[in-house]
Amino acid sequence: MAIEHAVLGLLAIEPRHGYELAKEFGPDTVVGDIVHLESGMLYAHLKKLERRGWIGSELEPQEARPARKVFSLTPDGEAELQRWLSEPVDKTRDIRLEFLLKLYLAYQSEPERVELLAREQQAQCEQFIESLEAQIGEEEDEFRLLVLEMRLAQNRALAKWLERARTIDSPVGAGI
Amino acid sequence: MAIEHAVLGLLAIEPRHGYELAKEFGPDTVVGDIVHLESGMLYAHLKKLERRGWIGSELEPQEARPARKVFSLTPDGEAELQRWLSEPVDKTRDIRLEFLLKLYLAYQSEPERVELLAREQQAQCEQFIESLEAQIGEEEDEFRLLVLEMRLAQNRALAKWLERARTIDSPVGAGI
DNA sequence: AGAGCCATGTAAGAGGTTACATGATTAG
DNA sequence: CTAATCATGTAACCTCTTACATGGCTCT
Repeated sequence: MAIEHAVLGLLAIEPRHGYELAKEFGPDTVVGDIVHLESGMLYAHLKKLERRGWIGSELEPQEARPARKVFSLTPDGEAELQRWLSEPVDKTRDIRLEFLLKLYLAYQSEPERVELLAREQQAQCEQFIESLEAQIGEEEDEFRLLVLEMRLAQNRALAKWLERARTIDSPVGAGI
Repeated sequence: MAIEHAVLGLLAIEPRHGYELAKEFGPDTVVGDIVHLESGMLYAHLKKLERRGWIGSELEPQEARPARKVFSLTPDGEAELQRWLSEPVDKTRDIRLEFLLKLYLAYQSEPERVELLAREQQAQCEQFIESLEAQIGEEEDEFRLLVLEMRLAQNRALAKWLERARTIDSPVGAGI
């Protein structure tokens, strides 16, 4: 699930407690603009990730406030994050959410990885474009043709955008 | 829910029983290529639509086979279908499913309506493009800019496709 | 005899959405 | 004093996915 991997990705940048993570998914944030997540669901996801052994938690007591539960990646969680990050999404519609999340997380923690990510996704996209062109050549029904043409137009636009995404600069403050 | 409206739309073309509808959503069909629906869920949707009073059913007994339950639109169902058909979808991602369903149903039962449907959706799309362009002008964060540019590219491709969709011919056999 | 079609469904589970629950602290 | 912030969650509900249940008929 993309949201849970996004949680892993944020915890990979630095360990955080639930409330801090919730803000990262809130309004007026990059992640929150890509995918919306209510705080209630976030806590449920954190519980699930902990059960799976991908994250661990440590209680950080405070005076006069509930203790913070600070989550961090386990080695298994790190491995899972790397596995997820390195595979392109296979459906076009997943580019809007899942791929953008991957790209953002890579951009934040390993900017040099962005180019590879975008290049691989672009390759996937162009392969799909070829298959669509082949289908269009054979299609006789007019409505089906229209549907295929929509998909083609969408994927061509995405491929072109991915070409541009490959050249994005490192975030300010990430250093070189 | 788009799927339920698609069921209404198919029943508007002609009354059918569940099994026939299921085939309409099956593999190698126009509707099935747009949205997938397992037969189990279809029966659940039919039950729900009947509870809401949008469709009614009549048992058609057969020799040596379970009786067919033939569904047809009620006046309320007809009104609901017209309401749904006449409003453009407001999120870009809904064009791939919900708008294509509207377009197909109009194409099948009222081909002269297709042009209006596509034109209104195109207007909606172009309005969104303008808003994106304005946001892009003000955005300073590089990653957010990239996200906005993706949305812009997608919507421009869709607007262009919608322009072409307006001119689709009536289906063969639908008469003049 | 076995596969697949006709025709109806139910059941279990996963996941999301929305709202509520708790309770103290700080800012206006 | 009131509202927002901090910080954790739970509960009810809805929807989709996947699989199963039933049982006779037709085609090869």
